Amino acid sequence: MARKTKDEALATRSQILDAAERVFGERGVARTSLHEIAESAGLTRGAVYWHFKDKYDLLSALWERCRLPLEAAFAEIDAQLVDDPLARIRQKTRGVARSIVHDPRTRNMMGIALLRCEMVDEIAASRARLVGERDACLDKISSEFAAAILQGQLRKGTDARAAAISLHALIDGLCYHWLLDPSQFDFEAVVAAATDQWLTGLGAVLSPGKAGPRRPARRR
Amino acid sequence: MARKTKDEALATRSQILDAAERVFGERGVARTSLHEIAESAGLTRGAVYWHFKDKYDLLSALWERCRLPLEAAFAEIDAQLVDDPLARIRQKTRGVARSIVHDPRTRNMMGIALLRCEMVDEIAASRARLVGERDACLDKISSEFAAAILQGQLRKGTDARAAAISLHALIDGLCYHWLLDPSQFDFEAVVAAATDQWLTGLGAVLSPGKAGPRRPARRR
DNA sequence: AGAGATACATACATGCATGTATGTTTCAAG
DNA sequence: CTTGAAACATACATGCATGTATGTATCTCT
Repeated sequence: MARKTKDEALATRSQILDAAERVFGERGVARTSLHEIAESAGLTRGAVYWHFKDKYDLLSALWERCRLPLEAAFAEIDAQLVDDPLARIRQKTRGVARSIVHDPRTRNMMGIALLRCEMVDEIAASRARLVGERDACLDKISSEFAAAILQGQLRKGTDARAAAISLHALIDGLCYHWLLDPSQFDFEAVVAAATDQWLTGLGAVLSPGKAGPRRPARRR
Repeated sequence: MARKTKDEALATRSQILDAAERVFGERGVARTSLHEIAESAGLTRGAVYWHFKDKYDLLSALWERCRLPLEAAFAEIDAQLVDDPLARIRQKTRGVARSIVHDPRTRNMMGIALLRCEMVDEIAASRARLVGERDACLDKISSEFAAAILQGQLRKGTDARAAAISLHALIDGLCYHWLLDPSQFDFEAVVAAATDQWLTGLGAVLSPGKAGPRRPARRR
């Protein structure tokens, strides 16, 4: 075997990432060797070591690959619902649930992050990134809540940060349990109901059937 | 070294479990070898293999060791609040939070189960037990909710199972995030507030400062 | 068109984790 | 008091995962 064109090289890189996502999801991060990943990709360890420093570098790349579309979707929601923080919150939790249920890549990565990966020093890079994301996400939700309170969408005196932490935990917890056993409940439905339930408890008045102004249908 | 008395043997077994809890919590389950555990316990792998079949048997024993006191605490709450399902729910989430914050063993085990352990086939025994626990726990919470609805403590028409799933996820999610970074928030306070917030959203009317009839002070 | 760099595959050396087999005391039962 | 077994420690064999070094054929640039 020998040198490929740049496009082909990018394709093999993708193959490696796909294979890693598969095998990590099936056997867990720690228990999978680079040999298994290479084999599952139809390559050898040489290819893996060429494209990635080691297993944890691969993991970081995997995380990056699934982070971008999620952030784009969030940005789109931000842009479309500038003046309605409550609707933004509702749309975002629904959007995450939708992605997890319908996009295998997002679902697999969530499964890996929550269930197939030990949060220890070796994962430090990925872990720091994850914790960083989480903090950023939390700040974002907190500010949504703060804005909603300011606009009178939620009860005055509500602790925005505590409300944000709890809502975030609620969604993550539902995700964790659903990934453990997807047959137990309808993830999208429960996430939507729980979100609205939580917001209602904070004094929100929601139109029952809808989650704020309808966003345009998006093709998948 | 040679044969010890039965009590001494039980003591070394405990030493091994303590060491395993330590090292698993520090380095993750997959990355720790039985050699490290034995060394941390001041023993050799021979001792570990004498008392346990392998690493996953050890993990199961660890889980068992921390499950019992929690279940006892739950049973006590059940006994003391027979006629007040809503108070039982509030006491139990508070009790779990209290144990996690103040009892190192419970906290370490939660950390291992949620953050330091890959949920894969090799952990099948422990994992099945964990999932089983979770289902049993969920059924328990569901029936508490159902009872609360029957007694008029919650809004009629509430979906008991969905409410239970979400509350469970909420607490687990808070636990997950708090263990990831305990400096972020006051776990006990947020759990208590979030629980009450959730129940309020379901139509509960709670006396603000207290969580049902006072349980007797318990020594630690 | 030649040369160097690219994109891998192959080969090699090393180390560690596991499981088992065997040794060695000491306890405990008869 | 003897004997078998308990409660470990030690020794051994095996396999796998890792990282690197090297080979090699092809692309790409000039």
